[in-house]
Amino acid sequence: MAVGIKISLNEKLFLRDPQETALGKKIIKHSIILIDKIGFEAFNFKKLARLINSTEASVYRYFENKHMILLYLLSWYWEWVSFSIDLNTMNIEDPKKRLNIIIRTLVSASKENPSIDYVNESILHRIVIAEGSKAYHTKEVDEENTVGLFTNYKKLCEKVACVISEIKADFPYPHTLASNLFEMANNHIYFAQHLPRLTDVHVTEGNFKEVEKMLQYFAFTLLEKS
Amino acid sequence: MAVGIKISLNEKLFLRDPQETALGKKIIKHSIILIDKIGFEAFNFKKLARLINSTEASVYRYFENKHMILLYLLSWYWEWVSFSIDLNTMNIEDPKKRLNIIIRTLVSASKENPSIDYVNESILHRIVIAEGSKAYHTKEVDEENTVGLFTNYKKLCEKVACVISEIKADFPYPHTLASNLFEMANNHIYFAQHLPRLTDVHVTEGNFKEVEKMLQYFAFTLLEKS
DNA sequence: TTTCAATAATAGTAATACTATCATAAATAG
DNA sequence: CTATTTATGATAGTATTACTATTATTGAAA
Repeated sequence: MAVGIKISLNEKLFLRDPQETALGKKIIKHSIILIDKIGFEAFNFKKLARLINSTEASVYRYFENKHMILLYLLSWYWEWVSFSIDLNTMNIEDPKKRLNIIIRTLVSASKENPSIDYVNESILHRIVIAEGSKAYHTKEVDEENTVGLFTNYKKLCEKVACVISEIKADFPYPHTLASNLFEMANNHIYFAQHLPRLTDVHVTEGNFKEVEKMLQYFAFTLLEKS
Repeated sequence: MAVGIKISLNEKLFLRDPQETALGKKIIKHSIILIDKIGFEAFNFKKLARLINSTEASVYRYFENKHMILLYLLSWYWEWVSFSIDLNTMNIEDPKKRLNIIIRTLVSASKENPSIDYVNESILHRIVIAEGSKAYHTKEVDEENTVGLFTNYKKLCEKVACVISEIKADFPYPHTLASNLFEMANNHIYFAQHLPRLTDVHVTEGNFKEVEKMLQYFAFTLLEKS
């Protein structure tokens, strides 16, 4: 994947664009590392500032608060997945093959060639899995949705829903299945690692093949056999 | 449903059993109301104490922290759903009919007769939908799982997984489907209300029929047509 | 060389998440 | 029917969090 792509994100996510300055990039890079390490609840701007030898006040010039950093990172991730899907399904006509590739990309996009030096996609993927649902489970969800802070995720679901409808035009739940594939991909990796009685799949150190297989089974059983 | 049932929960969830005292019951009752009203992030023991005319220190005698109250409420809810399922599927032999009833119970257990005066199941259901996933998306998930703080949910999934296996013994993902039905039930009510582009179902003021229908479609397509 | 924008350094405030101590009221045991 | 235990209330205090404000410094652009 080309080095130097710039992921474009809603400007309401930040106060100053972190992709434009050295400090901004350091904030992104180390917030990924720190959130992964200590969890989103324990993460704060003081600890982040200490880590990058800057100050709390400086971080606050880029992001309103830590919730906005989380939204930023998740938007970045989904935009990047979307880009990977486009790349991997380019020139592929058969919508079934495209869905197959989408599922594979969903589960293991983070193991492809990294695209940007200050974003470790593999660690970011862990954040998406462990903290992703906190993005929209807040009292501010409606206002944030109105100003477009979840647009990336919704567009990605729309893209997948279109492929689903191509496979089976009369399938009654294309968006439901699309978002569910995303949610299941994350949930069952997490369950396999932490609450194994909630799943049947197993994962080991970055090997998510069983998750991929399970998602293929669910998606294609629903689309082919009904 | 009988008034006076006592839901039995893991003793590690609390410091003093809130079901045994008047203050304890007030804590449960009003934490449900307050979390629903202001959201889990803004909820704290000072506000709760003010609401029930008690003190922060008194609330801390019942629960270690607000995370434990959340785990308590969720465990209570899942235990109560489990009880409702048992009640509603009693004497029903056909596992397909049982799964049908399970799905209906899942989606609208909270609209049955209330069982306990200090728990408003309908409000509690909203908390489960909006805050449920925060229970296990923490850095402490493994230790908490080890001491049994998620047992209720896991047992409930096991129960549903068994019914799934009865319907189709060679279905390869009974636990996956079971937990996914729970997650989807909550997610798609939430999506319909806040992020409608992530779903195809519609809900209005406590009418979750479309969600139920969608879950039936997913479950039975996977189990019958594959 | 000035000047301007970004960052650092420092300080400060209100709220949060607790812990500790002591007084008092209500239940209960002897 | 006291004596004692137990639960709760009242109050205070600490460390951390989540910010905001002010001023100084530095490094790049005009």
